[in-house]
Amino acid sequence: MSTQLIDRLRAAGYKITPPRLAVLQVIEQEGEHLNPAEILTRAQAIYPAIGRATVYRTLEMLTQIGVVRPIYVGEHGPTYIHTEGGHHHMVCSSCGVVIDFEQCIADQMAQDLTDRFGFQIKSHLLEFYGLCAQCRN
Amino acid sequence: MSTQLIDRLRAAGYKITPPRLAVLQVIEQEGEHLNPAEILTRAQAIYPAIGRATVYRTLEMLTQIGVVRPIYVGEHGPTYIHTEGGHHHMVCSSCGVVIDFEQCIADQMAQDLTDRFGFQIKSHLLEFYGLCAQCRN
DNA sequence: CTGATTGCAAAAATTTTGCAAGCCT
DNA sequence: AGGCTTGCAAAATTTTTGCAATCAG
Repeated sequence: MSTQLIDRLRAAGYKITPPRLAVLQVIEQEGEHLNPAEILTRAQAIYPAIGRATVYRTLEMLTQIGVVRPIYVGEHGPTYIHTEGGHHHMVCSSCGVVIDFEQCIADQMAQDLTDRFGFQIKSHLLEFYGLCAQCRN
Repeated sequence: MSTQLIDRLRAAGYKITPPRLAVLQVIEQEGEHLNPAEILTRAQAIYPAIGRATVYRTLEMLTQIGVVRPIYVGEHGPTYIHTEGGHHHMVCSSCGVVIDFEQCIADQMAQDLTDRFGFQIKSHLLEFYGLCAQCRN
């Protein structure tokens, strides 16, 4: 479990508690596209006493300080991703499959945007929408 | 009201009805970051008899055929955007402000991704997360 | 005509809130 | 010790569903 994340919580003035550590651990382990219900289930495997509300409160807090970020890929509710280093994927609008890929040129835009808008960029999400190879026929 | 959108519905085998036209008109007019409740309200101004459920059903249908797309910018529920031509904005993780900008290099990546994955790209969403000029102090 | 579509209201699912008890620092 | 955090259960909100009536083609 990365000390870095814990330090970020502490730096932001939050207390380090077992429920929060459980959520963080879930996010860190398999932080791709998990919805609140899934996060609750997995966090309960680590710390059984954790309740629904705490998961929501923790996710909101983590979103606030930029550790995670909700995205919406067409399923029912939101899912959360670990923001580290940006995220890029393609979503098939026919079958809903999500394909991650590396190599993203978004970072090259960051400096430019900072210069133009004074906006300090921490992470990004780049989603392409279209048809996957399977669904193109 | 663009005939093009209507043609897309027709081509996909959907019937053209007043409730659907009302939603389309709302999307087309101010299709930026509207949530289902807002869309309902505005659609009711055009076609008063429209119900909640129809808005949800229509949005799902429009998502299916790629006219709109749900995104999640940190507010409570999802909001919908018109997919035409891609979308790019910055979201401040402190105050939540959303700043749109033009000039996006994502289109340049599209061909490359198509070549590598056989994925046919129709639109994209590029979101940057960070701190706006106001919140940087 | 005929099946897709709609509005309504009820049901389901998801998220938020109030509060006393408990824990981190 | 003091205040942030928590879990619980209830409340609020959001989304989905069933169905008879209606409408588009």
